[in-house]
Amino acid sequence: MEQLPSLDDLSLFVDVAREGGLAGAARRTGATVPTISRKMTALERQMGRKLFERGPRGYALTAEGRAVLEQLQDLKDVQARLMRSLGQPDAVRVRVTAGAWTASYLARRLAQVWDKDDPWRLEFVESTRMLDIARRDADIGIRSRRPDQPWLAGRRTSKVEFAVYAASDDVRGFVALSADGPLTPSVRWVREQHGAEIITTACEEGTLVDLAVAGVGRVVMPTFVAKDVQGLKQVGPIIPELSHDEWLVCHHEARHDPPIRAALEAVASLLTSKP
Amino acid sequence: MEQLPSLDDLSLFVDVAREGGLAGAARRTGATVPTISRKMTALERQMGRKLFERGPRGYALTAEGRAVLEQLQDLKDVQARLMRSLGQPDAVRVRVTAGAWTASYLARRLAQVWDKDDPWRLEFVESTRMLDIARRDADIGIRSRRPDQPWLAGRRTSKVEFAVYAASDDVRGFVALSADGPLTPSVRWVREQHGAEIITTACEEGTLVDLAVAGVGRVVMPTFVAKDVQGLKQVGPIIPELSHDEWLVCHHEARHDPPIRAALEAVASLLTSKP
DNA sequence: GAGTTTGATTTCAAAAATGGAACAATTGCC
DNA sequence: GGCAATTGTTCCATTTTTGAAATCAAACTC
Repeated sequence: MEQLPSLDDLSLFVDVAREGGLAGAARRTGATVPTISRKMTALERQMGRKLFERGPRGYALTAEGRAVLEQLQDLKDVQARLMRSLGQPDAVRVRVTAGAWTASYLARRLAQVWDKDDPWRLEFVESTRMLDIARRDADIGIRSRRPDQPWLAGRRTSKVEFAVYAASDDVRGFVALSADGPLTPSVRWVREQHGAEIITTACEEGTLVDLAVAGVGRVVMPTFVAKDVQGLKQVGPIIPELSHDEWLVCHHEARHDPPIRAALEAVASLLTSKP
Repeated sequence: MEQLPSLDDLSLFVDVAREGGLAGAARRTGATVPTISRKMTALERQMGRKLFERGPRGYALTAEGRAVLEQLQDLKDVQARLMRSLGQPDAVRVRVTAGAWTASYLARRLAQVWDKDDPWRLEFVESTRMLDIARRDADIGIRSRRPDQPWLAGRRTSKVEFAVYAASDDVRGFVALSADGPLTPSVRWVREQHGAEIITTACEEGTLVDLAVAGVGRVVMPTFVAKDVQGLKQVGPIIPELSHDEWLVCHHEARHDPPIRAALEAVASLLTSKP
């Protein structure tokens, strides 16, 4: 047997074996008896094995046929499972890549725009790993610049502004992201302006916030995120160098993909309504 | 989707998705690009879902397509496994139903006629459970009478004779099968002739032999089995009432099934050469 | 910016698969 | 023993599927 017989023919073989004949298999599958007859003889020819004993009361498996049937058990299992699952497929997963700050903001508010019965589901993917929307590694991206690639569609959502926050006015020193990670503008700004005052570093934004709340140091973070954090107060002005627009980006063609479109609208509504 | 799409089409869908386009899938599967193109549009129509985004560089999955692809992962696994396993299928298992005595005898001598590279393998199935060769529950049966059903083919192998054995001449009493099991002629004979002398009972013939070797009692068993047992000597004459012919039986059509035929010959050669 | 490459669709004739009807073989039933 | 019922196969006309060639479209290349 140089190559695998058609999966459909193998599946049909199982039906014939289980029904004990062509007539039963025909009733079950909807194909006609002559068709199945020809398919089974062709299958035997292709596999070079006699699979059935033809008797006047139907088909009986040969010893070889029984051995083959055993191998095909899973095939029918998979088929049955697909039958059920393809009917109502899992909610489509729309992958969104966003910085940790924005991801956190989205995650907190997602319930406002998403219901568990919606036909899509957000899936946050690391934006540190360089992900390419053009290559469809992610469906939706949140970036700080208008995309210049022509095949990406972008829309502005709102302005992002950074300020310094701390548990109280008298906290000195800063907590900052470690320099191993991606050097975003805000990371660079802290190191340039207050490099000497950095008390401790962390590798995740969430940890940074926890440290700041605990009074370990001041933290530079976006205003729209800080609003959600209990126990932090703004202790400095908006940092003009770090202010930028925020762009919602997706592949040009993906915009016409209904689930992606729905997710895009939901994310956009959250981000543009940012105070 | 009222009914499951063809497994072959689903498999093809996975190929297209993995290759990222029709051209790649065509190279992989051997079908031509137009064919695959038509099949994929038909699949989308049947499933009522847009699975791909057609771009000038090939096909890209939609979010829905990705969800479907995930569901189909196993399908390809099964297909790959079948590819390997159907090539060299397991050795065919020929099911033989025999009484415990004969099964034991066959098992001991099987190596004389069977090699692990043979394309068939004997599988002993309980003969206590009523198995019907006509219904193909077993392929080969060993019986004590010529079969009277016309669709069973039988051949005589040799005469089976019973006698009383014991560890030594001075062992008194008998060990016998318990009366719960099937009442074979030899079981009935012991209970009728020596019912009062039964020391202990067992439910398996093997245990019975062990008991007899240990000197617990005498045992009624076939001469051809007793020859294999170290430590037992014949302590009585052949019991004429229990002598009978032994018949090798199989379904008439199964005789033409090469592996069954081979097994049949092997078993027959063992049984007819019985001393 | 014209030409080449890559990838998909459409067209059309040939090949293959299909289903109905006729036929054959056997079982089961009076 | 004959008749109806069940099960498969063969034959043939029809439908469907297929592949080669032509066409189209976008994207690289020089």
